[in-house]
Amino acid sequence: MRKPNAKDRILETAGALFFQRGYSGVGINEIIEKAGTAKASFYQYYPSKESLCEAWLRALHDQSENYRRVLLEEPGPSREKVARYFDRLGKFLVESDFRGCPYSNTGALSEANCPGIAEQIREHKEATRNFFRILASRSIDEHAKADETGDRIFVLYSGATAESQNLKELWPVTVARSAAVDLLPI
Amino acid sequence: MRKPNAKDRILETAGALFFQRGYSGVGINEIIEKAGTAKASFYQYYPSKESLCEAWLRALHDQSENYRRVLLEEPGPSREKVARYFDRLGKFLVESDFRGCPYSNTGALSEANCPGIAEQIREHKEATRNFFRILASRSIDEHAKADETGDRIFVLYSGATAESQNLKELWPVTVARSAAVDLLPI
DNA sequence: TACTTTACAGACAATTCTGTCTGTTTATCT
DNA sequence: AGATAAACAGACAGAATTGTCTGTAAAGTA
Repeated sequence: MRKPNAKDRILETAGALFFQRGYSGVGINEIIEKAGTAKASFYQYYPSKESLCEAWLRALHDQSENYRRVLLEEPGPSREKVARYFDRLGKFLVESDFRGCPYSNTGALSEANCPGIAEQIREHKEATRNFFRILASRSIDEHAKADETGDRIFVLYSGATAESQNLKELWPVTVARSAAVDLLPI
Repeated sequence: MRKPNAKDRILETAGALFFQRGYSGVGINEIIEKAGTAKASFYQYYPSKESLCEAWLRALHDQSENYRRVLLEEPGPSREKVARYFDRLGKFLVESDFRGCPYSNTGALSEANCPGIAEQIREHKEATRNFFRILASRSIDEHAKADETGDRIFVLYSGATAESQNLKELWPVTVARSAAVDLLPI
């Protein structure tokens, strides 16, 4: 039974709540109550709720970047890696009851016009886009064509996430997966 | 200088505000103030804020359904119609400063678990999906293949909307447009 | 032992939110 | 003119929000 310090406990608790009910749907009082900390401790580590949101998105970004890096370093054709990335998305959405993309969900809020949060969203999205471009460039020689293909897969990935959330069904992911794989040569 | 009744004025004002800043970012007090009505008038026509949201989404849905119906009835190949539909999306996003899809934005909120709102979202998304399936079926003979293609275009459309919003850039729409057109035979 | 850091407990202020309520004014119709 | 419906004005309740503030307890460290 480990008991991390207050700062980490707050981040983990808030992360779970933000993801489940959205940034604007969770209050600080609930976060500190579930994290078992005092409000003074909260404001010692996070000067505002927005800064906590930034820290949450940054942590998520680090995790996903790590997975993409590992996937890129593994051997195997790009087609298979793209397929695996979509499979992972499907698993994630099912397990999280189709809560969708935390970045898109946060960006849909008017509070997200805070520059720090907006920058986190942009950074993550551009990183994901770049990931697909790299995978495409390994299968496609022509530079412009590879970039275009990577962008197409990126849009498919985003649409799959969004519509799975809206419809609470998995089929958008499987459809997007097939479409993405078809974009890459054998 | 027309002056519609209070009910319509509320719906129009709320619609513009909801779209601009999101359902949770706008309060009733602001709506009635900008609409120039009294709070009592508001609650005479809309028993709750949620019911107003439903009415807003329903009105949006009727408008978009109407456009799709007209587009389907016009002559011309499916490829061109799909291309026009994406062009219209791009124009809409640019003019609205990349506020994205009102349905997806509302669905990202925890308040959207209200059954009425959730049903509106589902209905609209299924209608859009069906629209692309119809267009695909006119270009593709095989039934299953046409449905699959329509679904792929639907996912592309959704991803274009979402990422244009996240990145505040138009390229996801143009990329998705090309990808969608390529899915249909000449 | 004395000091410092970390965290807890919780009152409080200042807003903001939805929704209810009382009462007044204006317009329309007979 | 008189009756009826629609809309206005705005106070109020009750709850929830973020953020500040005071004080206390427990732990490690010199």
